[in-house]
Amino acid sequence: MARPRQSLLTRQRIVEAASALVDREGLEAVSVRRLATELGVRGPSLYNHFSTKAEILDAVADAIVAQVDVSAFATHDWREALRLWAHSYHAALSAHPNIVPVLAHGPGRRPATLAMADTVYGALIKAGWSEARATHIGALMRYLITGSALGSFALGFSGDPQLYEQYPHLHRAHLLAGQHKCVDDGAFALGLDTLLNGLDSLLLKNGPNR
Amino acid sequence: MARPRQSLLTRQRIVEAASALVDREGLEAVSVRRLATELGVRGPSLYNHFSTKAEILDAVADAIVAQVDVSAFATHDWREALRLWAHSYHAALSAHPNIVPVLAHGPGRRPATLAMADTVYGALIKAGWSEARATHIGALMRYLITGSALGSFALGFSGDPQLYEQYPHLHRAHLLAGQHKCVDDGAFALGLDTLLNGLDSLLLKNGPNR
DNA sequence: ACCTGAACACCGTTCAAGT
DNA sequence: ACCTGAACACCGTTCAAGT
Repeated sequence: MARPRQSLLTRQRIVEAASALVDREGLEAVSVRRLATELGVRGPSLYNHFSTKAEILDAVADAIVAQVDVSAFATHDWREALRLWAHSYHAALSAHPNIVPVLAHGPGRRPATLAMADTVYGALIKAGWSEARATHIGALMRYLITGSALGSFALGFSGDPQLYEQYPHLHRAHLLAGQHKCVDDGAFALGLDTLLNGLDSLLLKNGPNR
Repeated sequence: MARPRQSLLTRQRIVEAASALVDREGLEAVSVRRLATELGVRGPSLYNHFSTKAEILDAVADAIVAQVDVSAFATHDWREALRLWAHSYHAALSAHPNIVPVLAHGPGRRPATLAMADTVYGALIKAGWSEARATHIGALMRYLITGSALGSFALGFSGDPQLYEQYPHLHRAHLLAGQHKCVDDGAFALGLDTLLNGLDSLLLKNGPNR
């Protein structure tokens, strides 16, 4: 078979297969040949639909960002909208942690990510933040959201108790892995609430035109 | 030459060469063969000193973390110590941004990173935070510090003005790259100060044993 | 003990050849 | 237009052979 009458591949089928593979086995398991095999074709076939492997992974990342709920910006004040959006973003990345390194470097040319950035920035400006502050807040949200999604804090500690013997305060660090969901989500919520409360005071103190 | 009387390589020489290569050309440029060439040997020689490439990169990451200044925990109250430490950590990673993906997943088995975690956690406990809260605060700091170091927020936006034409609020996003240092450092400082202020109120409100 | 060449099982990507 | 095999220039890692 050289060319079937109906194309075997579409961009969408490739993105779905890549997304599933990333979720199932991690970013490192994704090779062009491997992905092609899962789709029933040979490696080079994918280059008829995407020009590089990076472009495929970008599309996977953007599909996940597209699921983030930004509707709160139309219905709530900036503070509550930011909180709801951040939790939705956090949840989307928690469901697909392996893709995070791909989107951690910014929106690039990914349309859904650019649209989300546009909505968030627009809402902050409308709320009275200066351009500089709105940019800072956008950056801060990305730091917190991708920083927390990039890898569990709790799972970053080995479960091997021996490892911590020489560290006086870490003698219970090996237990962190067992509670990682609680630790990581608690830290994220604490950080988000603390930040939003502090920013709110800042805006009130300096007036709506700061 | 099969074996010189004096070993050509040491772990330290390898780590220094790897660190310089990471800084100069990025993580992706580091291959075992490439690194060996820079050291005047062949690829397999490195396996006499490290058992995997990942172990070499771990050593590079730990050498950078070892430069972070934790002395403030001995001389300042928890809030100011955390602030000074976070800025030192941030500065160390800003000087070596390409290595950040290696350390973003936690301390693992890297001794300098574990020692740093031990110091920070111990200081928080001593300040009166509960174990759960101290863990949350440690996680939060990691989220902010690695999240901001992983990639510039400003540089995540392309410098191509055309890209933003269809996004009503991003029409000046192409200018971000030119101010990236100011944008990124400003966002980090704003986030850190806001967090520490908020956490301080929380500790005062709930008493020293919370 | 430590460096070497050869080898293994992979990579991303290109391209002429097929239909 | 789109899939293919063959090829190119790479990977990380192993291992027997050398001194």
